[in-house]
Amino acid sequence: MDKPSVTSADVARLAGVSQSTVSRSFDSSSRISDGTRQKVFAAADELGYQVNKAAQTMIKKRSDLVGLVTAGLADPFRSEFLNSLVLEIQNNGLRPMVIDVSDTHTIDVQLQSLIQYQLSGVIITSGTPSEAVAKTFIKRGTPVVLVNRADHSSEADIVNLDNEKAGALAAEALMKAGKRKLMVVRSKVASYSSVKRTKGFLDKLSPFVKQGSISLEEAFCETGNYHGGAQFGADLLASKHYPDGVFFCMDCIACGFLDALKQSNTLAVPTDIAVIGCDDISIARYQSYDLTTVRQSPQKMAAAAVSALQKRLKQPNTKPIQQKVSVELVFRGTLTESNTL
Amino acid sequence: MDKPSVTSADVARLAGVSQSTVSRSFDSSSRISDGTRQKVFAAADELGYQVNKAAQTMIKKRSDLVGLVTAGLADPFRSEFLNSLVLEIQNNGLRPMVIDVSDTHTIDVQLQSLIQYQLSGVIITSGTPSEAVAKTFIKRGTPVVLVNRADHSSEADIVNLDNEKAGALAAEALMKAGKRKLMVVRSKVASYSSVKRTKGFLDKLSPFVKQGSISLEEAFCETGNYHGGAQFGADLLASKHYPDGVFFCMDCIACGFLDALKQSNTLAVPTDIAVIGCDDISIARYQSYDLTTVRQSPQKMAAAAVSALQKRLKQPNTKPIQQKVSVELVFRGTLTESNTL
DNA sequence: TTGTAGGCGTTATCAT
DNA sequence: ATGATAACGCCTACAA
Repeated sequence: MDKPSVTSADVARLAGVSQSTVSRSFDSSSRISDGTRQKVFAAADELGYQVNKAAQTMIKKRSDLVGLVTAGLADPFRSEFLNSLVLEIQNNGLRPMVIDVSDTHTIDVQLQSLIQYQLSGVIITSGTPSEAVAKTFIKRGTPVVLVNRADHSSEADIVNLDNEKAGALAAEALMKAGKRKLMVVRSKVASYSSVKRTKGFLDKLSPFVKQGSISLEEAFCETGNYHGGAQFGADLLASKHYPDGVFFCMDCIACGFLDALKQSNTLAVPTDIAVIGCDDISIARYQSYDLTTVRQSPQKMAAAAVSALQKRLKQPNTKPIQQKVSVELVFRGTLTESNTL
Repeated sequence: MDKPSVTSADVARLAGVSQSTVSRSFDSSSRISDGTRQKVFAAADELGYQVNKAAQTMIKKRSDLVGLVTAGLADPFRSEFLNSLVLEIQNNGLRPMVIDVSDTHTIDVQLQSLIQYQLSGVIITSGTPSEAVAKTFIKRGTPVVLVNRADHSSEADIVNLDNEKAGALAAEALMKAGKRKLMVVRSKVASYSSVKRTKGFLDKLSPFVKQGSISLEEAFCETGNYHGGAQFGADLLASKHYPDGVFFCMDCIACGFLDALKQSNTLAVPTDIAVIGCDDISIARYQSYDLTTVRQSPQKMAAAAVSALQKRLKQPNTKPIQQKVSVELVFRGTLTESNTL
């Protein structure tokens, strides 16, 4: 059943040229006479020839694979982001290989083994590799791009959302709406993004807290998803100690919280309590939530990550680039713009 | 900056053995004396040696990459399914390469180009390749697994959800609940799954329709997502011609529909109108929707797809396998089990 | 512009 | 059990 695959030598024979001419015909930067190239393409078409990437990789010491390191793909924002990354990688003539590191303590071992693939780069969206492992790649000439992982690293390029700005925008909007008993909520398990968003929120408000014009509380939910938010909401209602404005570091948590409120019917949104989320996942637009949120663009994040990777491939020795992607506040039902006027 | 990568020859030199011994040491099926293997591993560790997959692929004529063909990854069910597939592939010692074919009319060209990668297999979850292209792979010894694409194909292995059973279960439940004016809704753009689910629903009910004991209507929404469902709901309410039980071929459409109902407050769920979805995406469990639905297990689907692929790799010449994965009805708020007693 | 020839790092075959 | 050697298919000097 196994048909021997057709090689450039086969094409060469049929086209009546040398094997190297065939090879060159498929390299757009090689100068080949028009006639020859035509002949070669015709022969290649006839035989159904496709370049063997493995052989190509051996010579060039680089495959066209990009490692996409993530912990799961089903989380709402994550799936949107990975979707954008896959498209962006594909549009750059590269191929995404997905590596799931949900088992986060094995990340270094898993990354090490990626050396086998002569990757064109690694984009890390979950987990943080040790400096040593990151260096292994960079020394080999394999770009490493960290997305929302840290502020600076000795060697890797970095793309971060403007997380602090996100927190600050939420804080501002709640202030303008006249809310005075504020709260910021993130998952107990700290992520870089959540910590930064929280910090942005707190920093923006700290002068007012000092003045005593507002009260401010930092709170945590058990898990960074819908159910964590729902649980958090139920607990808060039970405590009978309510804020009048809350910023959630992730939309999905905010949605869970809103559902908890809805069920108890104790507090009206946004009059009694305003809610702001972060990310603008598609669920935030659902009528049941209609969540005011700080939007980030997965497309912009993906484009920034891939372009950082490409730049590094072209100029391996320039110093690491650190980039911040902008955010914007989107008003919906859980804090309307008119509230803030 | 580019450090020359360490090869098995380097390891051999350090370990004081031949290069082939190093190669064999990393092949568990090769018999090597314990002492030698220890030496080799020690040397490999010291140098940070990793097998070069490109070279390996050249010889074996097969990489450990599995092509995962999909149209987008952000749709709720799709992201859960791909998540399971990625994990399953990884746990089988393979690597997932994602190919986005949102641009569905280019699928044949895109698939052809995958020949370049000497894949261990291709799992197609979106789009349907032409017979000719599928054959190209299979002739090469590259397994092709179609997931929810068709009933039979000349050569490829097939994994389908038991889509008809899904429709039938929904129909039964609505009948038992005493609903008599039934409707089934799917996206205007037909997908294999939706068509089969609809068929299962209609077939189950057709005897009763003939008897005249129930009325049954087939309807379509513009898009196969939340917004399609919301739009559909608004239109239905405007028409003032209401069914008392509806089966949606996808959960996300059902959620949009429920939100439209909620907004108008005309019909109570499930008393005036019962709603059943399909897939059991995580949103179906959200309190705002609490959707009764026909559950499918992405894990089971993924396991079936990958195991079909593995079997085919081991036994290339057995005839195509076709497999159906079971479904189960999950009662929640939009049609409670007590309704059906 | 085109052809010739060497080598990329591995596995597999054949000796030993 | 281990070592030597020949592929695998391509790219890239170098030569013509």
